[in-house]
Amino acid sequence: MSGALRPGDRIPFEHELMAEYGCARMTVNKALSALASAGLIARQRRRGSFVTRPRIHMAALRIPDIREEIEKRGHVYALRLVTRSVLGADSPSAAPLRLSHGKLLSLRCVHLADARPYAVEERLINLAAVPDAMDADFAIDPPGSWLLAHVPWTEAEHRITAAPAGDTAILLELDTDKPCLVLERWTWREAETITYVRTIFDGDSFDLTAHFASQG
Amino acid sequence: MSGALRPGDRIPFEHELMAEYGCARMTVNKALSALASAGLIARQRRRGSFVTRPRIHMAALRIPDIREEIEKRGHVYALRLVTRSVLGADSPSAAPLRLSHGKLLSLRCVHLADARPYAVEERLINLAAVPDAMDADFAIDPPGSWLLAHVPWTEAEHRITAAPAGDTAILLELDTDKPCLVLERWTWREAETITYVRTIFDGDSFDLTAHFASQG
DNA sequence: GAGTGGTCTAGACCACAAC
DNA sequence: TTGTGGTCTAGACCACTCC
Repeated sequence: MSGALRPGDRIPFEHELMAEYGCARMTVNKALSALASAGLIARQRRRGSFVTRPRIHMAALRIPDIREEIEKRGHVYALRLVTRSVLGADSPSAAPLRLSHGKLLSLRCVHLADARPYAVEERLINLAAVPDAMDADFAIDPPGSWLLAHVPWTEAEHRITAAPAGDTAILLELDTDKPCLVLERWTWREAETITYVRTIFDGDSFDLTAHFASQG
Repeated sequence: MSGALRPGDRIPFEHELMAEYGCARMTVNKALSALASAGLIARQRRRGSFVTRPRIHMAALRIPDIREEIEKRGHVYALRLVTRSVLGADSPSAAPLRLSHGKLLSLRCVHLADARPYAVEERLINLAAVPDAMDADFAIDPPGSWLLAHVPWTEAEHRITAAPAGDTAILLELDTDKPCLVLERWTWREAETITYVRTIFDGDSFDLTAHFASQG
């Protein structure tokens, strides 16, 4: 959680943790099993236990990584940065991040599949939490992928709505009243807000799926 | 899973299961702890462990029980049954249920909040899996609540899209091109399909939220 | 006071994958 | 062959809650 262990790092073997914390192996095992079932570590016989790469979608709701999704379907992914600006927390367009003070980076970009617009992303990044974002080149890595790789998150919240394309219609090459699926996400690390993102998809060409099983 | 234990039933105490299966208490405890963390049972000191009432929304994605949602906001809930018919599996409108043969019950109803339309529900119920549905009075219990109470489910899948109101516009009292959020759900019990439901909400007055935490 | 779940210990055997 | 995780046993103490 603290970020001291990075994705891919090996955590100590069970017998090492037994010695370190002076407890029985069953106790260590239960703790690690809980971390594994929560998806925080992956365990492999004979090799050890490793910190997993954090993923937003987790078990139930499959929130896609847009680049991954597009490339998996065999299309060429590209990102077009439309605007990039630094705002104060009191700016009206900074409101969704819900910060009382400080500066934030505002991005607006278009995800392209085979050079055709796929989704519009409007993002706010809290620069107090992620100062490195100022120097990041978001033309190479999409902002979402860059953030996932650089900043560990502990909590995320999504909101899904339907709305007309509105002022994103030109970027998506749609009619202004075309129904679109709007996915908003807030991400926190402990108590600190990291980022807010609003992604707008054409309702005809995109859906979200979620799978539940009573067990497992 | 089999339905032999109904919601609210007490399952045997740990020491009884030890005797029944001839294993150590830790083994029983791990099994019951897993069931509890999966939300299938609730455990209480001194009282025992009880089968929980199944809920569709589970931990992450909050899929609302519409009646509950409306009443929680202090509105009067009502249901209007628009159509009710029995179809063959080969009927075009039965296609979403993906059955190869048999009969199914088709329902279309409007959920009302303070007598104003809130959502349109289009539902297909597999009568081979749920014969009792023929005799149910869906004017009292909404179909979703009735099914949850009568049929245990083991798997559910959701699909969320955005679409124009279309032919539900009249029922929802909206323009035909008004963006709506469409929630589709398939529910299974083991390999058998129980029901398919498509719920259409006004995009302006409804959203779905999902919360994730890395831990817990 | 009694009985439940919550949790821990110390030791054991097994399966599997790397060497 | 070796060392890891996976899983089990038998026994123990504690906290909480109902009686």
